[in-house]
Amino acid sequence: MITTRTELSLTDVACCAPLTREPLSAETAAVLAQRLKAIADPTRLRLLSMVAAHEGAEACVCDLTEPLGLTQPTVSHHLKVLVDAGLLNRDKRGVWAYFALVPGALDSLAAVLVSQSPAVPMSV
Amino acid sequence: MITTRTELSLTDVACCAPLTREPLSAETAAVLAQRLKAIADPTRLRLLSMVAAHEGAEACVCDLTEPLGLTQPTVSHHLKVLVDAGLLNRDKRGVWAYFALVPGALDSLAAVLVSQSPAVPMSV
DNA sequence: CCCAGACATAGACGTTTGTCAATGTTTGGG
DNA sequence: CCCAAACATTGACAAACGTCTATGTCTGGG
Repeated sequence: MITTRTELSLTDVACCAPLTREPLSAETAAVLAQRLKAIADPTRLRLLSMVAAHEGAEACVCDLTEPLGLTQPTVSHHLKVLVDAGLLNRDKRGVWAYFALVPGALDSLAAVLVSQSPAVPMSV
Repeated sequence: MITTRTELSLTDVACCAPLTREPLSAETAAVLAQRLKAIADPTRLRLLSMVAAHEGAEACVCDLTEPLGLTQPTVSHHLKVLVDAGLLNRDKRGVWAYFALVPGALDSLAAVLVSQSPAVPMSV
């Protein structure tokens, strides 16, 4: 029950294989699809934007449950998906768990989709 | 030339609501998630790249079935998803159906994910 | 006029996914 | 030392999804 990260890192995919340049291998496509699946959900998109827009650019579960109208376990589940996908960082301080965007993660995901590869990629 | 699209156009979402700026509404998140779901599949990612990389930047179903190792109905199904999402154009010429990328569609999808809204998007 | 080929559609089936209720785990305070 | 609060985990269930087989639809050629 390892919710492991993928073998291929995101930068491996992002910096070398623009989607429209050449046919994707089955493996590369699988890695990319797994990343995109993490984003391709209304609740998780809202979570990402709520965390980013929250004061201090971080938020705990209790901040997110009520505005979404979902139960705490459901919110925790989605947050775990986003953390496993490398999009959110989890920082436990005391009883609270604070989540924040991983800098550049969304940008490098987006970089795979654009036609021309970015001149200076995000060297985080 | 309108293929059944979602109510909110992509540009509506892309140009005005960067993901990290403010919390997404449930409606906006649903529209965005639907678009991303179309991409968040290994087969469809490979289809997009194969179409883009094919000579003439277009391909028919018969070009795509064998390299994917999937049946023709399955490939047709995925292509329909991509057309409905506004990512592929379908052009039937004679017995063949040729698919090509909708110019700028992937780019505007990617634009929603990046932190800063694109001032002048393309001209590097 | 009919046949073959390219593609779409319909139906079926196993797998994955999003959600919840119930329960476990950890932390700080009295 | 134990309780309450915040969060994670488990198990269950309906809905959505990806794939297949079978069949329908359209086009060009003989």
